[in-house]
Amino acid sequence: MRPTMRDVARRAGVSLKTVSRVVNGEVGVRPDTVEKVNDAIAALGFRRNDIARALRGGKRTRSLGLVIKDVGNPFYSQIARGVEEVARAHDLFVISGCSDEDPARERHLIRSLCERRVDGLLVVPSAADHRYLIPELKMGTAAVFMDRPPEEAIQADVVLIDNVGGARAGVEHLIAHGHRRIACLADLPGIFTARERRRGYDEALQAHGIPVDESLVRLGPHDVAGAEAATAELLALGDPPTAVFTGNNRLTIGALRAIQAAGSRTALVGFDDFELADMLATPVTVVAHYPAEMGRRAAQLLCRRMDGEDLPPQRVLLPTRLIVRGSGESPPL
Amino acid sequence: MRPTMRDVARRAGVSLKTVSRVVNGEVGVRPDTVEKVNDAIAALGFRRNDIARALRGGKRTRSLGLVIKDVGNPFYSQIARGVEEVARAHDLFVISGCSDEDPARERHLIRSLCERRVDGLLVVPSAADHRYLIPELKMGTAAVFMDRPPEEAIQADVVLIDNVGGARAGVEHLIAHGHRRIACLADLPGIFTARERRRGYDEALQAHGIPVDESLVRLGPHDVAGAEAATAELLALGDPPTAVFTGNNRLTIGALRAIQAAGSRTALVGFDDFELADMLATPVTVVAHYPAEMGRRAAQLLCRRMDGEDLPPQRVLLPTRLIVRGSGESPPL
DNA sequence: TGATGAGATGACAACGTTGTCGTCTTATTG
DNA sequence: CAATAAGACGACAACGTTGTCATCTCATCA
Repeated sequence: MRPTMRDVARRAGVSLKTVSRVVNGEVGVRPDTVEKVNDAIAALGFRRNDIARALRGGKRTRSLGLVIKDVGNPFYSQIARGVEEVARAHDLFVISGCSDEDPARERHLIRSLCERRVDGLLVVPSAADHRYLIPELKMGTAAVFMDRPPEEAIQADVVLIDNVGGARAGVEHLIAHGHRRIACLADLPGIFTARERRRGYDEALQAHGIPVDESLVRLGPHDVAGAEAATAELLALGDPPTAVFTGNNRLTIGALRAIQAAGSRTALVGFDDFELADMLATPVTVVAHYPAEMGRRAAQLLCRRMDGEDLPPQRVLLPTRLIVRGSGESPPL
Repeated sequence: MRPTMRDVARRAGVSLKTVSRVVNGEVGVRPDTVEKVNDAIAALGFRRNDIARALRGGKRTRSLGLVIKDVGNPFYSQIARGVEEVARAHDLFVISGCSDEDPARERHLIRSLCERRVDGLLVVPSAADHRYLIPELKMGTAAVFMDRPPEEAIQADVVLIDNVGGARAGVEHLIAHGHRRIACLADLPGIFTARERRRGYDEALQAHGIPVDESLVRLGPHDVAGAEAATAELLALGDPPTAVFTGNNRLTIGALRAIQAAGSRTALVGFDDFELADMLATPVTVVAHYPAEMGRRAAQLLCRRMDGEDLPPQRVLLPTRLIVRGSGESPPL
């Protein structure tokens, strides 16, 4: 098996503790002793066991747990990337798991991560109820939530996108270009971000004295095909909308398909930027946000908590940016 | 701090070992004792410490290390996804790190992961020289490489995409549509996959008796802008190519931009599928492959190694698939 | 009734490291 | 030259768990 400090000590003819001192670069070891020990380390291929180290030492495992829906999804992998950057700067490892939107799995993951004694937890919550986390938080595991807030009862930091403000800005952009009949494709109303973006849509209309016409609002389409069908339906209305606001990039793509298929010039602004949005037949105007930044901010907050800082629970709202590319600027017919 | 089994034992009025038995669901504990212990566990919010468990127990940490270039990049995040699936099935955690193509960082990561005593290592190598890994492998850390093979000297499993075969199939598709002057945009020749795909291009031409015209081959463009410039240059030749084969999706997008800008009808087949390839003004014919599958296969191999299976080093080649969408089927002018 | 054995439980060591403290050697000082 | 201090190093315990083995309590049976 792997050699231990004891093996190194034996080979170097010194005590276990002296090996420990050399390995950790502590002062107070004679240079020739250091050399003897280093030779033995090299000869045996010794690697310090961080497991034992974490157990004995101050009980920091220098790791943090990341629970997201799916690393394979660009949104979450960008978050992971942001987290990784901060973790690296703090010399922490990231242990990640995918919940696949399954509350039971999320709970299992968090529990397992706590058993591993991660120093902190970063969670994009999918479960509705997070009270099971309260004991863990009480026990001192720091936690920060991302993208969606947890249960009311949970006292923890949250980093969110400014969904309402971003959606509002996107719809106001359409209004500024003369649109009054603006459709809205929102995702399932059970989804926090879908609700918030829909709220931004309502606010924009109200702010400009345009009544919300519920026949132009479609809650529910959840994938490209659903959005395509819903948009086709809208375009086939007797008095069709002149513009569409879509609540996420899947819906944007579906709407785009329907608009292209209908040969229509309906304007479109979508929430979420996506790769190649500028390369499409009609470049798409979007409300962009920065998931990597969300990961970074959340990880930074977590690190402050882990360092024992004791501020009240923070709620960070990350700004969005409207990227004008063409699809959102065509005037109403 | 967090309660230990000792604390639970004290509260339940039993011995430490009995708590251990209950926590691990061992047989031979009276039901009423089990209940007492479980009550104490619930009251104290006890969580077994997996760090201590790993140290004492058979020295399995039930974790594996994943070293990739960048989780934020869809190719790698798909790999990570595949790995995660297999890890989950084996009740393992994934500890991942990004090398950012920096050999020093890669080495540091691998070293740190070994110090954490991960049970196995999955690596997309960026360093040229991996001999530093030999001691770790000798010490029994299983390792599987992905996407690019390691140093000759390393005896380890590798899972690769069939780069040569895929590129060859893509170029043969163009030949089958009547093209003879086919340009090739390859990435930097220092990159393994770029070399291999270029080789597939050569093989396809040779197999059909078409001499390789080096003036149509561009090694070096590494990003969208570079590919766009290189393609523009090719299209401006006195005798321009009638088709282009691109070695990865960044190059495909760059070439596409140049072709669109020039208003040309040059045919295009690209290696790597990408989201929305079917939504572009000209849907792009691609040689697709499946990074998640690569992650899965590699992780499966690793698990077999970790279970002590002792086969000779494996070399798995994953098939590609040509997806016909339009850009690769226009005839030569 | 005493031997037998099964079942339940506990004492103790060990995993590999680091913190504490003690010991020994050597240089410094009055 | 003796006293002292500083420097180098080692012995030992502890971190929280599990494996090994010993002990104790009963019910069973000859």
